[in-house]
Amino acid sequence: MELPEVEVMRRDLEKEIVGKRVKEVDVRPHRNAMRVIRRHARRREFADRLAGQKVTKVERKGKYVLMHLDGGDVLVVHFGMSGQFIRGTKRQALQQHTHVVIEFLQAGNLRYFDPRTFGEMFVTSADDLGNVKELDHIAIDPLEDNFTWQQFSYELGRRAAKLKTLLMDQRFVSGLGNIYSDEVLFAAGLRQDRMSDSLSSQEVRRLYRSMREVVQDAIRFRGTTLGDEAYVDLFGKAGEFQNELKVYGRKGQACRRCRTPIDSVKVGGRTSYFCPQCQS
DNA sequence: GTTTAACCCTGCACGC
DNA sequence: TGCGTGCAGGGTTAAA
Repeated sequence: MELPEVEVMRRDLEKEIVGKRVKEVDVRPHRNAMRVIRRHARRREFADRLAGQKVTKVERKGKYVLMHLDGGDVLVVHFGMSGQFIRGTKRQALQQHTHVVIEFLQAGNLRYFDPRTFGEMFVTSADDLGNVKELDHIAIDPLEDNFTWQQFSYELGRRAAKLKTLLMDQRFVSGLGNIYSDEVLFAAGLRQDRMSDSLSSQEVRRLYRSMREVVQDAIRFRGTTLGDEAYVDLFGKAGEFQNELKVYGRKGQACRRCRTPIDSVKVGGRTSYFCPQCQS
């Protein structure tokens, strides 16, 4: 799940659970459930700490969701690649790979399920949020107001790395993963292996603009739901952006712009899709 | 400083 | 049909 999906989830959560009070938390009794709350030594410690607190707001930082609670704690969630929340009720059976169920006083619950358990969640106090190393390293994201092209240009020039690698580096710019970094590079007309310090100022501006446009478009389409990713929103509904993808997953298919077959290469261990004609 | 590979995990597509 | 293999992905970590 990348920025657009996380942001859609954040907006859904904001509507659905702000103002609700946690009744009880069930960390399921299988091994992978403990993997999800891996920072906590015991199920009880995690569950008891959340119980009784009311959700006051839901924030996003990069690909992390932060649920603020009125007891002074924050539930921090990262979805990894296959994690997500689904809204449910107590009567509905839990689907496979459900690891945590948060029951609310006001009826209805929130299920966290994650087949590959690359995601995680943990509780920390709001005061200690600044000491969470991973969050501290999260760079600005393309949607933030103070994400300016001047600053972006300066940071690009300071590094000597392939564009694909930098766009996916959460310390450089947050929110982009494998799908959207490829889509951004196509929109900007730049190859994934171009070095960051080789761009003209016109190319920098194109890249900057593409980041914002692609991310905003993807949110408007409520995210990308691809076959085995099977991302759906809080209410189980699929996104629509997979129909808008220009290069990701389209190897061998004709480029939507110039009809040249889309190609792919490995960059930093990840498959990167691109149009050999449109990107240079 | 940057790059590569391995690791965590499950599900699915593939070839035999 | 059924099995093994490889790949997918986000992020961290160790080694090159």
